[in-house]
Amino acid sequence: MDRQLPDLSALRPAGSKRSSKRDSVLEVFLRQEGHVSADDLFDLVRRETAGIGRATVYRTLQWLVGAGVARKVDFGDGRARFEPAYRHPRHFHLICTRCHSSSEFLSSDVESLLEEIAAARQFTTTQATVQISGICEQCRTGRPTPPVDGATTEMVFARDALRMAIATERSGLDFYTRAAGLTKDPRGRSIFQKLAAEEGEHLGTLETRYRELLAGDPALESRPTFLFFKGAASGLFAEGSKQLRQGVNDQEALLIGIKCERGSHKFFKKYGERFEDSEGKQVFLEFAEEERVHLDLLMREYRALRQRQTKPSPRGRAARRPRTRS
Amino acid sequence: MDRQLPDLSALRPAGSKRSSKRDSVLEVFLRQEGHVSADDLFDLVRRETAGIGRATVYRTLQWLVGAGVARKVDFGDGRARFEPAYRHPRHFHLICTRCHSSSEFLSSDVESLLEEIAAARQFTTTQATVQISGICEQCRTGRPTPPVDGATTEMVFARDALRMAIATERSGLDFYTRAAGLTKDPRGRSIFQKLAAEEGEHLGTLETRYRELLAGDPALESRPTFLFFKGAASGLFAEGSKQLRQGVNDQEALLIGIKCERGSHKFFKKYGERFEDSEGKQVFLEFAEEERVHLDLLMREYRALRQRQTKPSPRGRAARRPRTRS
DNA sequence: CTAGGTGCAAATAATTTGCAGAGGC
DNA sequence: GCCTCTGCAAATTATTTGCACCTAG
Repeated sequence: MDRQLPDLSALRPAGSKRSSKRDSVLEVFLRQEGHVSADDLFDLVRRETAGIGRATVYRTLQWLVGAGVARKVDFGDGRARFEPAYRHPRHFHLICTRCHSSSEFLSSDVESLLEEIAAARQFTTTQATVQISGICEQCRTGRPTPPVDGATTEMVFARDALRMAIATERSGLDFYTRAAGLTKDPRGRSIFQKLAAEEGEHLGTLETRYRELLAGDPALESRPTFLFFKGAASGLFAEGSKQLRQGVNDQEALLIGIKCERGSHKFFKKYGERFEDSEGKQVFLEFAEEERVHLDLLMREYRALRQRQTKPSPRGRAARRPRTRS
Repeated sequence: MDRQLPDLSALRPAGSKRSSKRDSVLEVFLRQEGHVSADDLFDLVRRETAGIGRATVYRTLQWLVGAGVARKVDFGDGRARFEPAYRHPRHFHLICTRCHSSSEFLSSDVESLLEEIAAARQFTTTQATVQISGICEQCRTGRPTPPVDGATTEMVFARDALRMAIATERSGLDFYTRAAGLTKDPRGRSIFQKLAAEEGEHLGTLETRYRELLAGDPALESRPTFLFFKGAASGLFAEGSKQLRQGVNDQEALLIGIKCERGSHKFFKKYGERFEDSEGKQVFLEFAEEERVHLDLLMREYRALRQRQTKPSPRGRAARRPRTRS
């Protein structure tokens, strides 16, 4: 609950003055957890600061949206809702048409697909909206669901980022193990075995971190999924999976590994970068970095291998200096 | 352009009367291709039928939405748009914020993911909205894009349904061919070879149909993709792909085939069923049916195999009548 | 002192509603 | 003739604007 407020002076548009009214609107707004309509916020502000006009609230919200502090969401009921953007990843909504509550989710797969679709249509995306309307569990069963505050959202996001990293790692471990089992060539097999060992080690690290995160809040694990993922976890190795044959030699094994690690690194880097500063973002970027280290190792190994291959068979210019590329 | 109108008498809510005014609103509405706002429609109707009130248009649209003839879409600019639902598959939108045009797309993958997400949250979906906002190609490059009318949409949908079926078939052919190459057991291999041959044959049929469709309109092939798919085409065989090993015998091969064909059948049947009557829907349902035929064949073969396996080793009750299950 | 911020009230803009009259069954 | 539909105008709702006044820099 003790979230740091963003640096407001930096966010303030050029040539604007500070104002106690605006500050109090902002203060009340940032205290809100869910979505507020402009009018809701007006009432809330009025309750503690008398003499504030409705127009000020509207104007402040416009300013906040422009500054990226607030996000405007449209649930289609004719009134705009606003939510604090700070430390909230950009997300999608499930909207209950009966109780008008809304819960949030994220799906890296949906995001990737939408990106691809926009690219295919030569469309420059500025924003993607995904909303699922229907009846929520609470309304259907009558069972109440505990509300989530901002700090919880943050932790759930971190939890899911870790889960995604772990699933990817596991998928990698699985892939390399399978690859090692299938590969007849001893050098190719040994490459895959080494990769599997590395993935296994990193998997352990991630799992420890996951347990540590859960230790902070025992209820965390049972909270509903916020970030859905499939493609990243399993899809990143699907391409490599298709290239597996018995006759994979060390060079091919390295190339397969390079392709997988590069895909994984790129994906997590790009994905992590979309978020505001948060634990979850950290998880993604660190994971991406880890994959980059693997990738570098593989690349070095691949280059060394090519070198070794070229030397014993000096077919062309045998005088070429070793260790120099192109 | 010669689209059949839906049976309006059937759609009319109980206890409602026919009315020339309403009919003329409806008639003008159904003639529209893109999205109209209530006010746009009001103007359009006024132009040819004098003395129609704005309220009537609003009321008629409400009624049409309730009857499923129209769909209401919210582009977030404060005014609702309406589009004819008839012979238009439920779709998603790309909205250009500069020229306020909108184009449509569909993604079986996004749809599946959203379904899964809703299910994970125990949420009963009534509607899913996906909107990508940004700048369209036309606005960025100045190059005009030819508009698409309803008949074209219908054909593009059919085209993409066929493409999806073809891609799936190709993916199946690829998978079974790979499986046959990898399988050492001669009986297992022969199963996969037979499956590959069947997929190849069906692929030919689909491709012929695709060519026939294109023959009707040479420009059809170059139109932008409407239906995006990945998972169905490649994902359906991913599971089976993982189970491939050298030592797959005939029984296991059959089981893998059964799993793949069943997944494919189910997916296409369910997906086809979501659409209004159209050529595209036909393609999906026929494809599903074809997969079901394959599935049945495999199942019969599997049962026969089990039978054969049980007979030569009469471990328990050897007196059991053959050809009787359970 | 002055540019911007503010409250209030009035303006807008999309849509709905009340009501008296018209029209289908 | 009854019951629903219709047009018009007035009402409602969410949001913006005009304007005289206020306040921070």
